[in-house]
Amino acid sequence: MQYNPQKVEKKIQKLWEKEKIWKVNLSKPKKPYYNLMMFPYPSAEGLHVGNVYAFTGSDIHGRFKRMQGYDVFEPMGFDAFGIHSENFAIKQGIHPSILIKRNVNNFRRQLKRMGAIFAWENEVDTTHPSYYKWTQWLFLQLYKAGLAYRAKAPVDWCPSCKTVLANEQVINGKCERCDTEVIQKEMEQWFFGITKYADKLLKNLEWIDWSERTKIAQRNWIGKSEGLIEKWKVGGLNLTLETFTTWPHTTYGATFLAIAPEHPIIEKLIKGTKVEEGARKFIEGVRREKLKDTASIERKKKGFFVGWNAMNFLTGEEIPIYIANFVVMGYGTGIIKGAPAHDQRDFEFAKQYKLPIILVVRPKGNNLTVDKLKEAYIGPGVMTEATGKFAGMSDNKARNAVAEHSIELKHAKKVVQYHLRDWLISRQRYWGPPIPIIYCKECGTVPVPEKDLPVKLPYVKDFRPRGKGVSPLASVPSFVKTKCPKCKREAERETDVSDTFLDSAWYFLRYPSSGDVKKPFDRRLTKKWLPVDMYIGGQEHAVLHLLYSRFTTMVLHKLGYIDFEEPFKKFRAHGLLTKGGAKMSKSRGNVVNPDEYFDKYGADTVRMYLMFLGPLSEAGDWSDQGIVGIRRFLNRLWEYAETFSKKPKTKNDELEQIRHKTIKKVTLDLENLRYNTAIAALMEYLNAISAKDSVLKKDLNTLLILLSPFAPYIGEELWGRLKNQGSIHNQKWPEYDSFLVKDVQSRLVLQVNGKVRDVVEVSPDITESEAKQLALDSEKIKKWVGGKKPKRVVVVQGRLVNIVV
RNA sequence: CGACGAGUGGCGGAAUGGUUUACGCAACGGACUUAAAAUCCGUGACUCGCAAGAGUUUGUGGGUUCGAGUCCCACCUCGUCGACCA
Repeated sequence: MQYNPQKVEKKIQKLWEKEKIWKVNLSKPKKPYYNLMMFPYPSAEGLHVGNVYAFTGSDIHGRFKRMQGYDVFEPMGFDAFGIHSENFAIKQGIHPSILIKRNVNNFRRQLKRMGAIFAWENEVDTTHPSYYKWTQWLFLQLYKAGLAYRAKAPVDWCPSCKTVLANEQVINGKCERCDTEVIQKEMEQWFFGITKYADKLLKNLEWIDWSERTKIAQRNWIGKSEGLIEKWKVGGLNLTLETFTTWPHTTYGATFLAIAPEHPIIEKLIKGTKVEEGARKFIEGVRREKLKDTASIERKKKGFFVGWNAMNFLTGEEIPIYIANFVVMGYGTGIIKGAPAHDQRDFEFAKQYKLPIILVVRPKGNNLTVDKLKEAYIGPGVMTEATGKFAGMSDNKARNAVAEHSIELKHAKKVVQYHLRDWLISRQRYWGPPIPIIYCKECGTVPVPEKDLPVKLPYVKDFRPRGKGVSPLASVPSFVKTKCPKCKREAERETDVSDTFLDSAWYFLRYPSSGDVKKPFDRRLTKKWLPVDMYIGGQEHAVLHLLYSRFTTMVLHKLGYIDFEEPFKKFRAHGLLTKGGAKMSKSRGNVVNPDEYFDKYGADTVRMYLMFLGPLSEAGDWSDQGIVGIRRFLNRLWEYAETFSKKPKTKNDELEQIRHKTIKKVTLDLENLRYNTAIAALMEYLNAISAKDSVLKKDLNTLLILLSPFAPYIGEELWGRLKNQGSIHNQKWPEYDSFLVKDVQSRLVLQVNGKVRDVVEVSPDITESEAKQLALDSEKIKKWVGGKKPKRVVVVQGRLVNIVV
């Protein structure tokens, strides 16, 4: 019979389902191993090869661990709330609740086809009330802990779609859907105080076992910098402006202050003054310009003098206060001191407005002066005569010394600044879990009592965003009108829903307890299974999802619900699968649907092909080019196994060694997620087996076992055809004999002056002097040495001799 | 502009500081076939040479080393992410 993947896969799937082969005893595991992968968002297009790539990489790991004797829990679920689904639903004119059900079913079908060991009994769907009840519960815990608060914040607004957009929906300052320029609006929003955990989030990175580049990305995102808040008195007003700096010593050269156009303090400076109108015009102009080209940093530096001066507390000079287009509201205090000689932006600004430039640091042994300055000097050096008693000190020392001085003057304090901002979780949208808050005229903001959860998302026929900056839920009176839980009087519900990232920030806690209706997660089960042993996922979630998950875990730990601080013991980022060298995306039209390839080649081939492209951490480029190579390999294996019973069976020492070497290679490669080279080793092993006239059944069985994590269907089928008992997936992972793995013969490379001149076969245990002698005796070497006396002979045990003449 | 990653045959990629190109794809030659597909066997960078052989070659240029694809410095190109972060 010929290898027919469709038939084999169908048959084996039935077998697995009937025998419930992947079932783990969640309450009584012997060696629990939680193997997690990032659950997909079930798009209407269906499973993406990128998903298949990631899940295969993770599933191979799970299967490998399972065969090593672990009780592997490998759950799967659907991250189905969110703006993506909602937008698609709007486009299609189908209600998201219907659409999502359909998509989920399609995804489940495709995922089953992939042949992974998913624990479907523990499937999770974030849009189901039994799930989001606990997402709301989580919100309440954060609220109680003082970590959820409401504040005014600028949001992106699309005037054409009349809706608030998520940050991810704003592409180059334009609406993702209609290409209209977005504008900023100030609105009341709910935030989570993630910045309170900035330090812990940073510190724990030191010990968690994660891909280095993911840790670097988080470190950069958290962006800790230590510096100084400096205070500047505004002359003529009872007002102090605060700036943040990491270069306190350049304050001697500060010749202006600049405020971000969005800064609320501007009101106090301009209200009722004769520049008020001009200032407002300027701010409006900047806003408009920003919308035009958010991507450009070449934008001309522009400012508006507010009519007030501040005093430089180090020099006593009066310096002007500007509103400036290049100052960012979201970082530091939103106000900066301008030290033009030592910051390129400040330099350009000063030139533009003919402000004084004072040199504070000069390169050592150089007589640099201001008039020679073509651009800001940011290199090291010594303090100049402009810095009073600090003149002559190195800039490095002066940094601290001047800071201390400013602190003594009571004009500064040390602060730690983070790039990380609090997590904005409000969405004025429909498709998400309602935020469980009630507003009462008497009692104010009241959280929904836990016993009243879930706050069900009502069915709204017209679920499109409304355009007044409120969620569609606001137009459902039966939802909005409620009773205050405290005073029982008329009250109104919060109509915003929460960010999708909140759904995924705790799903790993839900999986083991997915059926529990009384609590979000069972303490006993959680203790057994968490934290997650291995999490494999995309680098694109390096900051958002992974950071949020760590944050919620830390909070739950602090509140005493769980006894660990970090959710994922091990995290490995896989690479990005591209097509034609570019990221697959709907807009590029280069998304590959795996169904076609499942049909044509079979799931085993698709799995192996994807893994063969390159190391999991690097991914690769999808093309149909090489996929036949894998299919041919599986065909050859099939054919070989079919005729195997007729072949003579005798032990072969050489093959036995190859077997042990292959076990070693594949085992190590699996441990390091180097699946591409493991597959190469399996191919070499099959080549070696088929070259022999006589092979033991053990040789072939070993190949099947080693192959089975990669190609589970054909592995199972051939295992049965060879009349082996039970499922191949219940076999023990083979071990290698470290004695047998050793080579009897090894190649000794002989070099003269670093160039290879001869290669000889030797025993790997050859001594240094033997190797040296062998090299000197070689005719080829003699020719190159030419009778000269070697200056030096380098010997690498059993590998190489290099003669230097 | 910045952070991170990557540049090795025609292509995807192998390679504890020690024979560059494992494994696979494509190509070419052959076998089988009426023929094709499939399958099997074989060939494999460049330059010089009839050959034996010699030389060159891991984006570019330097450096460290007996020896560099691998380590260090500078530059170029591509990819991902972030945008004036004081």
